[in-house]
Amino acid sequence: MADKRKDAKTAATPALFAFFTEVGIINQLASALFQKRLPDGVTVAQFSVLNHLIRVKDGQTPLKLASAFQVPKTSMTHSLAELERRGLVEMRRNPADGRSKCVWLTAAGRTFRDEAIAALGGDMARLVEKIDVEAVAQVTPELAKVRAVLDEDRD
Amino acid sequence: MADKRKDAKTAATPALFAFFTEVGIINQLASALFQKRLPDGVTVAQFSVLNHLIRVKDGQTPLKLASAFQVPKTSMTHSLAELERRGLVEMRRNPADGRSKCVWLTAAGRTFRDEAIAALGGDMARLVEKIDVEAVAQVTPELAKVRAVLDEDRD
DNA sequence: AGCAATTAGTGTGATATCGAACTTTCCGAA
DNA sequence: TTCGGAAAGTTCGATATCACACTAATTGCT
Repeated sequence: MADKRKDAKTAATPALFAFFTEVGIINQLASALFQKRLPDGVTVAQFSVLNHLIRVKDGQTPLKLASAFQVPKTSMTHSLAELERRGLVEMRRNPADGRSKCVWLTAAGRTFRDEAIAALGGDMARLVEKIDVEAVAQVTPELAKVRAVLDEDRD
Repeated sequence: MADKRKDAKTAATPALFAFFTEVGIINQLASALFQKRLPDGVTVAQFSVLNHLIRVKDGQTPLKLASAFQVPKTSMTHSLAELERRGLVEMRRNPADGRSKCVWLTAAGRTFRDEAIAALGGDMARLVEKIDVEAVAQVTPELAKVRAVLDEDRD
């Protein structure tokens, strides 16, 4: 175990752990902040799905979405059912596979997402006062890299 | 609205939003990874409490912990009850306030935390292969700054 | 001291999340 | 073609989380 590379690796673990700890706390605090601004009983998870459909693309299958969020398909079923109940997404048959469905955004869904983000405007403005946004913008690509690795790493 | 500073602020919002999005995804993926390694029915939330008690200090009140995690006190009551049931923490009377209690780590609690982290060793080693740990270590202080701002920002 | 207002923690009911089992549909090999 | 296995989605039961209401203890005001 005097291998230099192995030593470097074990030494690196606490750094990774500290990184994930910070990420976890930031997520907790940011989620709580978001949740306060979302209307009625809309969950951050539900909003995230909506946001994902816009950021990436809609027309995806529930399973694809479940996989994207690393969430069991049963959870996604529930979230999508709620979004559909609110008329924010539309579930259509998948023309390519009878077992499957496709999730499409409705106009209301897009509007809802935009308004939700707008509702965060006040918080964002307040945070921009205190956060070094330029530094944050610089670290974001590094976060994206880590995200990509984690995304690739799972089964 | 031609104020230059205001314009800079509104322009900064999407950058912040992108940052929080990445943080959210990383947290989701990392939590799922953690969860798989934790024994039986121990929750990431419960482990986080344990970890916090070690990282910061134990002997804190449940309300203080709830506040630290930005979580309702009822949730903390539940988590602590489970940790106590497993003998990982000890609830003692608060000598300074009869309404209150103090949460103390047990030896088993410290051991459990160390073992849980050790159980992540394999995953960490695998990730270290693919992640630029040095870059991650460099961005961590910036994350800590953001965390501190969010932490300060809430009521 | 005495009482109103506040605070710490808990019990209860509702929703979110998730694992296991089930239904329907698809696919590939004989 | 047909049948066995795999895959997509749902249903069901269990646990986590949280808002609301309650109890007990403290604090502050007079």
